[in-house]
Amino acid sequence: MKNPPKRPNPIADDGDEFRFCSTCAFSAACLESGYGKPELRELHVLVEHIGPFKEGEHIFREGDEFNAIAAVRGGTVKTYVNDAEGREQVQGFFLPGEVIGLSAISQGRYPCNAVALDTVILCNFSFPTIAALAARLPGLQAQLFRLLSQDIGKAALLAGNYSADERMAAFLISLSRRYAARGFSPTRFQLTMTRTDIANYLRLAAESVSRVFRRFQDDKLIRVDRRDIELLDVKRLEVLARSVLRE
Amino acid sequence: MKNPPKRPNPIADDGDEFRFCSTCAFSAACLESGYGKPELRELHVLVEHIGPFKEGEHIFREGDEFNAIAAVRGGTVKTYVNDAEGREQVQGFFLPGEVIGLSAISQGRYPCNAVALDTVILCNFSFPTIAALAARLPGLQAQLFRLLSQDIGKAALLAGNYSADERMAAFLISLSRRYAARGFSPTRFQLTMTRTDIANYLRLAAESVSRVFRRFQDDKLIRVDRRDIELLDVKRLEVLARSVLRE
DNA sequence: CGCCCCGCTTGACACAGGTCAATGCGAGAT
DNA sequence: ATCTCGCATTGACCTGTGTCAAGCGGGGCG
Repeated sequence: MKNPPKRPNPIADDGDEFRFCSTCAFSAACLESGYGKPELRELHVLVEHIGPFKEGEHIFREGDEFNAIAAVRGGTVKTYVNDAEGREQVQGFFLPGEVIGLSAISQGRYPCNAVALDTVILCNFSFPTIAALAARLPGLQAQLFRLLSQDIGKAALLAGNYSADERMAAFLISLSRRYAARGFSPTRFQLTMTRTDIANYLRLAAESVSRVFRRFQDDKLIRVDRRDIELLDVKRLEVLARSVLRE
Repeated sequence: MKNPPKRPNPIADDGDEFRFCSTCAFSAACLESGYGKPELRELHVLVEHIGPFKEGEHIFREGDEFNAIAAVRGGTVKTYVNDAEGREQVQGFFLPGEVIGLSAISQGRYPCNAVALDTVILCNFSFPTIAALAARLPGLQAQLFRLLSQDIGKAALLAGNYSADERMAAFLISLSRRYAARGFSPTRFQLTMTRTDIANYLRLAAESVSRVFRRFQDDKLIRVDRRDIELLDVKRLEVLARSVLRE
């Protein structure tokens, strides 16, 4: 089984003036409230590309001071906390175009750790300035509310007491759709996280993740080899994921 | 076992001018950003007391148009959705002083149902006007962000794969603290929800809720008779809840 | 007053998934 | 090439909790 060809990120787009990163979800807000308006130039010059972070390198840690929202430009970020027994609870995986650090808005400090799963590049937006700007741009304020709300919705994926199969199917369908939204293949991609990461995210044992993968493969739902995965029967996966994704 | 004496809500405070409801969490924001400023009068006149809703009466339903944030002034509200199999998934219980409907901010429609568990009175805040006002009052905007963020945190309680005991302990400690914050006894209160409601919230079977109550009572952690509950050993309950509440 | 219904409790049993242990295997280091 | 380490797989077993079924009791209504 060969890896799918690596393709350049079709949305990220570096060299344009103002160092404006069109990957970022915020760009949508900017465009909505009128791309090109003079005020928006202020936002553009705030954008700062940081990284690359190497695999395993931390982007921020729990308790760090929060001063910027970041959009993932390339790579995958995992956020997690350690519970009282020291076990890692993965809160989410963030693909290119997705925004991390929103949940820190209220406290002023990050409530979780963020670590790079591969080579990661970010766009940073200074938060104080964004907040001030949001006061003047209703579209941006609405977009901030929307992003925060989405975070709440995502947490619900983990809330229900679903079976291992349902959780895994929902996880795969979610990845598929998010990759598709960024122009990648929705049926074949690399899992950038370990089995243990997936297990910690889905609240399963790593062994269970392995077993579900095997069962799904025996049932011709997927084909998986190490980190390379292909969704063979998206329809049936969606049926399995239906109750988790609430459709 | 007698019911604890009913005391008047020590925070709710009706008859003052502008129909301003000091129970509401928003009042905190108003006060922060300067109670008495001329702009705030606009907020005050927006407040509308609605209800009472009778036990079992719906406040809003999934898909209803969202136009107002509501703070609970009296009674308890349960929010829930029905999953693909038609089972009720309780998302939260809202006590006096807490805010419902925030998660609807982004979509313009409520993503869940809200029902009164006893006699409920609400304070309504027209959302469009609040949002417009938030643009001018940084304190209010920050408070909105804060409340939204809190919602994310609360969802995390349900996320981890905790044991029935841990979930129940965390639930009781949470209720205790929230009642305490509003001036009620933290060790003795009425459960306004059924065992089934608790089960649907904690993602357990109703029978398990019953069994955990019994075990906790045998261990002298609580004393419970129908809806009347007394926390006998808060310390040990907190130890049990520790990993869930992440302290 | 007595009926019924619904919420609650209790017991017996089954099974999904966790835990423990052993092994496989690929990638990077030497 | 070989060693080694960490991730992954597989099997055997066990336990927590769901499910099913039966029974209890209080409150509302006729």
